[in-house]
Amino acid sequence: MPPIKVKMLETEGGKGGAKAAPSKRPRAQTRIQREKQEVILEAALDVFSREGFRGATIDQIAEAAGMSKPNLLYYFPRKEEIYQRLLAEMLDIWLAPLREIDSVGDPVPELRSYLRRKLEMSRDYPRQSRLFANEMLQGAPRVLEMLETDLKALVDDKAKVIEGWMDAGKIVRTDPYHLIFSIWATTQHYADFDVQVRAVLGKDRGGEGRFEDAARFLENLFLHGLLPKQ
Amino acid sequence: MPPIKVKMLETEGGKGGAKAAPSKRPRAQTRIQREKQEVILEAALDVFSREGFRGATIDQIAEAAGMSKPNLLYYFPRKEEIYQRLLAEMLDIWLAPLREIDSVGDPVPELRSYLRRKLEMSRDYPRQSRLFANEMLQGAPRVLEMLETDLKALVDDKAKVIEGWMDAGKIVRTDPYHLIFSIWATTQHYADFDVQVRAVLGKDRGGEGRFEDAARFLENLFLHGLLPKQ
DNA sequence: CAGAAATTTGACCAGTTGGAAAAAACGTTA
DNA sequence: TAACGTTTTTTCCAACTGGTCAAATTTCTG
Repeated sequence: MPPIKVKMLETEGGKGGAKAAPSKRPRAQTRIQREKQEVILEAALDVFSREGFRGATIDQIAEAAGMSKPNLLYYFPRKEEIYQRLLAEMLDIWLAPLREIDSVGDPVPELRSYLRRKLEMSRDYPRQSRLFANEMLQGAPRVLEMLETDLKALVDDKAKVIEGWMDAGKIVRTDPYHLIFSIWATTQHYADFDVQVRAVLGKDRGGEGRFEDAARFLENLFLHGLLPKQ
Repeated sequence: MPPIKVKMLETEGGKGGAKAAPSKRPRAQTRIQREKQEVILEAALDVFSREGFRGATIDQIAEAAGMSKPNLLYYFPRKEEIYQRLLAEMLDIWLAPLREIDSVGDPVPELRSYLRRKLEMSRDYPRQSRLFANEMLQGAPRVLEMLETDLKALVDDKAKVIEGWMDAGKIVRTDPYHLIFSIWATTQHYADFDVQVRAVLGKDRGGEGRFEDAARFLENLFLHGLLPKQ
């Protein structure tokens, strides 16, 4: 599976390399380069996911990363570059659960585990989720193309799988696209609207129980709905 | 129902009035004041809902409103003030559907119409939804307090209503809070992730049909789930 | 139409922003 | 340890930011 591509501005091969080796062969990355880049990306994820691209400043990121602005710019010469690195990384892990949906499987365990994996993502990578949400709110200027091609193709494919389950009478006939949207919406909500969820549930119900409650609820909702059988 | 309060910075009574009448009685608003303020709020909603508070600039808003920056600042002396006006207005209309859920009603029509009203909101006020989403992503710095008091109280109240339906055996026993979250998530998704929905559905399915499809799907999902009865 | 009040404009300002440049400090290895 | 490449810091800049102010213009009211 090729890594998701995000519209890239020219950056000598996109390697984000320090402007070290000026003309010859670009030498392998040093230990410090790898480490610092990691620290920077971590800090940038924090800031970008909260403030969005425009709202975030290099200074904020540099401070969060514990280094000076010019020092940060030594590793990533442009703000855009950091953002796009994060976006691309993110899209890759974010779509993994959808890719795993299997056509040969039975719908019940298959949907159940998709729900659960998406919910785990929201729990374990909430900043990535918010980064993506921020990009969506801005109209997806940097990923629109890939949404219309790669993502659409992937969803079309999985929609077919779901339709297969309907044809086999294993699940009720309904719109597979809106089903996928609903799963995305309900699971990502716990990352993107985390503050609201916490505020409404109150101090006490904020911990690990929250995750299990949500998982159980969503499983029941998607499989059985609210009305009692018969 | 008192209007939602948002943390306000001091602005001579919060009336957002032009700095006209300096000391005496503050004179009624002129026609021009009403009109221009409306234009400004419209433009600001556009920009803030896309870029978030920090990402938006007064210049952008002024240009979208077709006036100069100092002219805009004549009507709203601070950027914060515009943003908070929009937030407060928004929270009020946004929560109206939830307030309307009635304890005496039957769950089926009651939930159905709540779903539909929330979905209509996403269709008719998508920018307001994105404004709110942006505020959430930033950690709700301006509304956290009201989420923890007003909103929590309202949701607690409606959760009780839903629990009443469960006690009466009219709907399956489940977590009312997560049920409410799910309705918020699924309906608001169509406003907040509009670009993605459009991209995945393709050019053809972008129109008015989309809304009806979503409404029908969600109704079925929430009432019956995916598994065939029996 | 005169005068007052309301509105708009242009010039300006201090602080912030993304980024460039060069020099200084550091680390590695022959 | 000298020489070289790497990393960090200092200094700087032009554009942009939110906001002020006084003067010029327009609108309203008697």
